[in-house]
Amino acid sequence: MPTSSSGTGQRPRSRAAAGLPAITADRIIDAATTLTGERGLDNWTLRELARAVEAYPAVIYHHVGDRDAVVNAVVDRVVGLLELPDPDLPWQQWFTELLAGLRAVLRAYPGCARRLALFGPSVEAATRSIDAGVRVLLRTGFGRESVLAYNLLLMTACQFVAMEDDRDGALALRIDNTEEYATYRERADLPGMAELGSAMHDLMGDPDLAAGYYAQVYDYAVQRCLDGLTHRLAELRESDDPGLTAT
Amino acid sequence: MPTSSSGTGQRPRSRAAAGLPAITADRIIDAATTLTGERGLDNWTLRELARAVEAYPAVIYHHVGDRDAVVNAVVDRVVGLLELPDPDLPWQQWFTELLAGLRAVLRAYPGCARRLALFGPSVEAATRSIDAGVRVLLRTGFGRESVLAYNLLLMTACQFVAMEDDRDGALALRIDNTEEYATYRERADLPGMAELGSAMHDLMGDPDLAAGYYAQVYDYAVQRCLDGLTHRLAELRESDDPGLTAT
DNA sequence: ACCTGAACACCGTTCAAGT
DNA sequence: ACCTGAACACCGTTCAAGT
Repeated sequence: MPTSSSGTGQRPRSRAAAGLPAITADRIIDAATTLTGERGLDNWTLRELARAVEAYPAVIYHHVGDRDAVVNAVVDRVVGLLELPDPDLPWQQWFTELLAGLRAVLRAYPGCARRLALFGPSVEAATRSIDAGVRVLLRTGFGRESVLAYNLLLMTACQFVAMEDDRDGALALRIDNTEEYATYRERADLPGMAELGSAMHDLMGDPDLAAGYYAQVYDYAVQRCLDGLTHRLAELRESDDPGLTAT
Repeated sequence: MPTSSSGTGQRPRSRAAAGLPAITADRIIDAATTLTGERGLDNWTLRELARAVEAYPAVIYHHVGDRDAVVNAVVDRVVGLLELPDPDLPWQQWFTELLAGLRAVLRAYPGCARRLALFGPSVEAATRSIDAGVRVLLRTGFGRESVLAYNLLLMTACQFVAMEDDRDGALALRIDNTEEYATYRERADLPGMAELGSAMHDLMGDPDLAAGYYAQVYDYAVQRCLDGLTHRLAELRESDDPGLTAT
């Protein structure tokens, strides 16, 4: 039994009316979104969600569906939080702002980034941002490659946020390779590994550096993608042959 | 009981010697790798793995460890299959070849790409390719950014392979949004979505195009990253200030 | 229509006991 | 040291029965 609020139970009508608010799909998704914000998308069970809304697991099925349906609803809700930049911005700046906002939103709901990177959002939730983003690229001159370029930017962004999310999870579990990598920093026989080891060592020594590290990695990735697309745009304009065929 | 081969049972010594080969960590990881190749890293259970080597689940724990330990061993083995290009190749070509090989290897063992994108390989398994890759970038002139650039390339590659893997899984489950997106292709009010819809529609109409689609998306992503890094390299050479600080 | 309460068929993991 | 066999504490999901 879901822990009842132990009311006096004078109500003769339906059980749920005994002081408990009505259970709706919306309320369930609210609770699931809250749980996701607190522990991440993969770190709550349907049974815990049911407990959170003071209901039985079967009630979740009745109102929303199986776990996957709940998760999809949560991801859609999170995607809905994303704000779109001013459409009149230059395209690089438009995407820089979009992706900065995306990181902020996704980081607040761990696990959503991974889900988005792998499956994408539902068509309905995605429409707003896809339309805006592809429109910016079309207007810029990416032609038939606009969709490809949009996907590259969004997926790269989601991927790097997913890495951050999982990194937090790994840190919580005390599985952190940083120290092990750092031991390689004097290995003259492996100069590549030594470079990595030295970077990891710097990171370990400076908490401020470590705090901003992932933001920097994210910005680096986004910036390199934008640079690569800028280069491609010049190629497209030169050849005057927009489209996928001329890769 | 693991389905015994129902031998005559004349052997007096240990149970395992009744016609069954000795169980070793190596044999377990072999079996796990085979299962992964057949169904993907997330689509077998420890109990199935135990059955595959005709042993009890506890035997897996005894020789290898928990499920995570087995999975890590499988991923390490898959990473070991990767061949490194000739170190004298120009850097872009070196990475183009590396990442083409990476896609081939990872696609043969679904689920490994995602794991790699999120956690990276174990330090030991990674050493070979990290050292070679970072060395190429150092020699090219990326200086302190070599590690960042290496990670960008490898993570982008893994991410796109992971998307392919999961796409296959989703197709098996008949959750495919392509058709839904295609319905937007005449929506003049949503020109961005219409562009996407039209791309999806083309894909649905031409099986050959669809077959090569993900390879193309992968190559596009890799190429844009390389272009972006080439651009960055020029900036670094101009400023003559190698390092992370000048982002 | 909505909720209850129990059940089903799994899962990863642990452990005392055997040899 | 290695294996057995059973158990534990979960999980998502289903379903007949209640109101």
